Amino acid sequence: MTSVRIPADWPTTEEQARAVQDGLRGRVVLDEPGPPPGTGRVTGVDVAYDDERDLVAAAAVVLDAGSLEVVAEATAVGRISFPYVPGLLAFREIPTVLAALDALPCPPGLVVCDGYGLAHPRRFGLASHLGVLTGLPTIGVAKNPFTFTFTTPATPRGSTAPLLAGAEEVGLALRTRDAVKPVFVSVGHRVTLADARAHTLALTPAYRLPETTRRADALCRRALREAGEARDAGDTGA
DNA sequence: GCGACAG
DNA sequence: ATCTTGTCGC
Repeated sequence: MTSVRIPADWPTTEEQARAVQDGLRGRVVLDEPGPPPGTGRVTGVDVAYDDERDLVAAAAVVLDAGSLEVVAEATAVGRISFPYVPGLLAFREIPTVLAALDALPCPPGLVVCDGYGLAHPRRFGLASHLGVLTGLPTIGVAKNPFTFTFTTPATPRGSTAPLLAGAEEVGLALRTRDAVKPVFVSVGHRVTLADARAHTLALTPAYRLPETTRRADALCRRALREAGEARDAGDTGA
């Protein structure tokens, strides 16, 4: 339903990967309003790893943006194809994420990623990369500030503080719960930062993290566990 | 050179 | 990401 081939020039080395980011960065669209928060569908994607078995599992969970009810979900399992390198997370996660999105029975709508978009050493993080490859509107919601700096937002839910790369504002530290550690929101593709903030708040009625990432996280972990068990049981899949 | 570093 | 028990509190 979101069939996108992995580009033929998918990198093998860190140097190639950085070159790919520099080459695609210009394709990010930052001046579109994106889908109205609270309407349509919102999809969470996440990935889990089993280094021992060289397994990676991705999940995509589609929610109704208004009710936050699960509309559809899909998973994909593969082999780990790229190491974790700060700044190059997309190359580790995107292949399997694309497979999971492709397995969905319906369009994803806005995609919420675990990690960053614009807030990235070369301004082209996972959320931006996934957006450019699929054409879908994307945002990134990360759990920690990575290399960026911020001042503590006020206590109430909804409070923000700029997320800074030096003097450049690359995203927001956003409180999604009163007095609870903030999350870090950045634009991915075809969504404004103000809307990324609104979407994140609409997705956090009860917990610090968006329902999309909570659902996707639980699902990819389960898919990983089941894939590992199947392998241990001698399941060749044939 | 050293340390830090989304997941 | 992942390894991991109990524990304090709403």
